[in-house]
Amino acid sequence: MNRYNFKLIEEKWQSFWKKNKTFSTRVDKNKKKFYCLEMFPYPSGKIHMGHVRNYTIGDVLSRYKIQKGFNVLHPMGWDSFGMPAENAAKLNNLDPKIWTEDNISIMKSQLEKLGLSIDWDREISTCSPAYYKHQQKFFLDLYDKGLVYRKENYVNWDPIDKTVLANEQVINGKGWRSGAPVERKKLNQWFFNINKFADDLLNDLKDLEKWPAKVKTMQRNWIGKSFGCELDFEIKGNPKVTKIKCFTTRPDTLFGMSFLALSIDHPVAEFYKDDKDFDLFKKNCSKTGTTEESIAQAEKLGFKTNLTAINPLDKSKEVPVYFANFVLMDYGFGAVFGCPAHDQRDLDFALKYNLKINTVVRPIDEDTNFKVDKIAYTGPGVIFNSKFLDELKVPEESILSTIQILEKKKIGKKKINFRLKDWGVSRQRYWGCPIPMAYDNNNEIKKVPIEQLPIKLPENINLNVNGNPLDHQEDWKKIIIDGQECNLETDTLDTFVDSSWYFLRFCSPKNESEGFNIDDVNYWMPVDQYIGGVEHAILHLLYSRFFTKALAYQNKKFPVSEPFYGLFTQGMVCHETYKFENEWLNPNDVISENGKDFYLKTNSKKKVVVGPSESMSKSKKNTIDPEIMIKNFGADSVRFFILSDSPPEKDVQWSDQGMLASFKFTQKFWSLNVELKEKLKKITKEKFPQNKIDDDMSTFTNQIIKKITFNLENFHYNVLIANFHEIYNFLNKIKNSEILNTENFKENYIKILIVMNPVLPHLISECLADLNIKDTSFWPEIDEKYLEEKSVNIVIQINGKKRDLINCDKDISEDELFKKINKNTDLKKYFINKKIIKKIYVKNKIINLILK
RNA sequence: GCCCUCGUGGUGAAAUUGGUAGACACAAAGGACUUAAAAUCCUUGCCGCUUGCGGAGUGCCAGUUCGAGUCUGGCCGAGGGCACCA
Repeated sequence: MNRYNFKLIEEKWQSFWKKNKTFSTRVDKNKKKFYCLEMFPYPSGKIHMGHVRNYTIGDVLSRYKIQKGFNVLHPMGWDSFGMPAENAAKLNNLDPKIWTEDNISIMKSQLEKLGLSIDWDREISTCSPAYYKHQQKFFLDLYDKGLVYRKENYVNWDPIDKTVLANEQVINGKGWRSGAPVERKKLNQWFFNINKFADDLLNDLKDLEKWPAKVKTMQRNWIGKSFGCELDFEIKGNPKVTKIKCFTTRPDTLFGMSFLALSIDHPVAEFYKDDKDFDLFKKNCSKTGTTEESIAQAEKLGFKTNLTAINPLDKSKEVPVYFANFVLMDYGFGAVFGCPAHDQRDLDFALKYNLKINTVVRPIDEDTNFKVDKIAYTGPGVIFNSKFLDELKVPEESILSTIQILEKKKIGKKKINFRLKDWGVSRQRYWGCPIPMAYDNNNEIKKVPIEQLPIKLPENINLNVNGNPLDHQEDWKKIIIDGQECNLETDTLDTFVDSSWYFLRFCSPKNESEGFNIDDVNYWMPVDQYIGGVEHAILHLLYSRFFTKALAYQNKKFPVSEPFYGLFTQGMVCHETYKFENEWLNPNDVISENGKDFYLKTNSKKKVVVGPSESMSKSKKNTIDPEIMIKNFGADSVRFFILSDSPPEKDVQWSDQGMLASFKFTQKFWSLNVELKEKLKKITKEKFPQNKIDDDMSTFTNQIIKKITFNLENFHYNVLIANFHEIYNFLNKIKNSEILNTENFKENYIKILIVMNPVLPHLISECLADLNIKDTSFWPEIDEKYLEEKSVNIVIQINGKKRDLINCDKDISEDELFKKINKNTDLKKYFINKKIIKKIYVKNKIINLILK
């Protein structure tokens, strides 16, 4: 039998697509566009199974849309700035650029072997000056619009490496490389004013109908809009401090106030900087744990000041002012009033420092004796013990009414606060996009003029220095602006900036004068389907949404407000983990006969500990190399397997048996095709009269096309694979019947091959070429006539239980069906001594008889 | 602590709107073909009574309905997100 030589055939089609530029796209206003984008990879070295899954999902969709007649944009590029390159370069004493470019060429060839329908003419790389030149222009554009500013902010500072660490590089309060305790240090940093768009970013979520609800919820929580008011407290005890401003969502509990708490970073702390006790207190605060969880559960700590605050609604009441470890400086005003009865944190604090607990809200079914002691009451009810606020309903009346009273008295005003923080984009790193800013002799900020862009990174420099390598580049730092000598900014941009507009660049990847051409963007944007991991649910997706809005801000020609119309988040690829004597082992190094017990490959008597299946990662060594799989089984089989076992939005288990089964499928489908092809050669031109089996073929074909279309449209790719098995099983069953001699069979067979093409493009292209079909870019129409079934199986239920299945003509009447039931001998026993009291008949589906 | 999602055979999973639960596959067992093996094909969800048939059955408990994997309420379990956000 003719064995399927995947290597030969896959290479043949890949070079055919490359030579013919099959997937090159151009703006064509006569065609409907479809922009399919997968999150572009970081060029870390080699592709992993996660990439294979991500890009296979996108490729199936792209090919399907091409066949449906869309003008499809399906580009690929490289998110090529970032720390791994810098770290690898330091370690091996080479240039990050070379390391990155080598990786890109390896990964590109790997992706090409997967047979992806990518327009490689649009390939971009964020580390190339041709790309980041435009990013620098956008930075200046945003600066001109007032969306970029510079301010002092705390950073995680590693005192040994003398460098700033990202939050995720701080492990248990220590630097991930040096192990030194991380310090908080104030640095001048560049910020994007993302808060300016907080409301838009929140409100526009409701238009993103094709986004997973989960991602939208996560973004909503992250933005964290809350409604309340700001109010001023008069302060006694220090003539220099007369007022402290607080934000609250519960002004209605003001009569329950028993203290005022400030963040240790609050400006008032200035007056205590020489106080040794306060210093000790600050140190205690920073000591209480480092993980976020332990911070949240940490004991409440306070430092009592000599200040008192006056309750603005009852000036006869004075309360103590504390510094407290649970008050955050970067939310609200870094100061809160404490109402222990109706806030658990305040209650914990009050119990520790023996402060009053004034209950001012009672549940509706409690009387005025209601009193809070150990658990704060935060539910609905009515206000009491609050003079003129008494009897207001909580929360629907009380909050707004109180705000109105405060506004009238000019003590406070309505205020909306966001949890979202402005985006700090400064990184004290070499391998990133230089910020096009400079400082003159007076340290005044100077923009680098557009004509002087790009500011290119210096090459071949020494990276093994303390701090930011760019700081040491004295020659590079010097720049003349307007005839004045200035020093360049040495911070580079967060790499999330690079990925915040790459989808726009793909529309005009070669344009030298602009980041993108407005006509191109108007045609291609928004991305119709964006596909990637859920780990980017917040940062990357929120930043991209912000950046798009920021570019559109004050720019009437740029009408895009949301970059991604549809979003799909795929699950991870998992594999069991193996350990021997506390060392992780790669699946290649273990062996098993029954799939349960595993042994060392080098010593089959040493048993290996099998751990739970987890996301593939280098650190746990539970990875499967896609390149080896493609080499052993072919790209089509790998594509087929990666889609087969689980719905794409869920995690999938890698399974060697599954991979093998997919390989067998492509092999046996090919063999079947060879058999069928021989028979199809014998077809005479004239059409045979339609017979029963001929009709079966038409019915099957149209039904399966309908299912496949539905499953493609809805990302039910695992069910799609099941449909492929159904196709094989059906064709294999009828392959020896006489219908193979009909033209009708051939027409249907071609339709079936065509709808399998998006998943198995090499195999199917070859099968179709054998039948002289060269152009695969069409999608068969469904002939509804074959979907109408002439007979149906009707379920017979008695008292709600299925008792039989009766085959009837379609649209049989209830009376006729009932006659059939009466004739049925199997059902007779159920009717003995029983009366039918009710019949429910759902046409062509089911009849339920209620007997008594 | 708050928010979200999900619980279906030995396993991964199907089941557009409430209407045949377990499609399709993996594994295991049995069988066919074969001198034998490989490959291929067929049968098997569970519990009863040796065919056939009956019973229970989609995490647990209730409810709505002629009818619930699907809808409602409560509970249990798993996973994810946020985490002192005033």
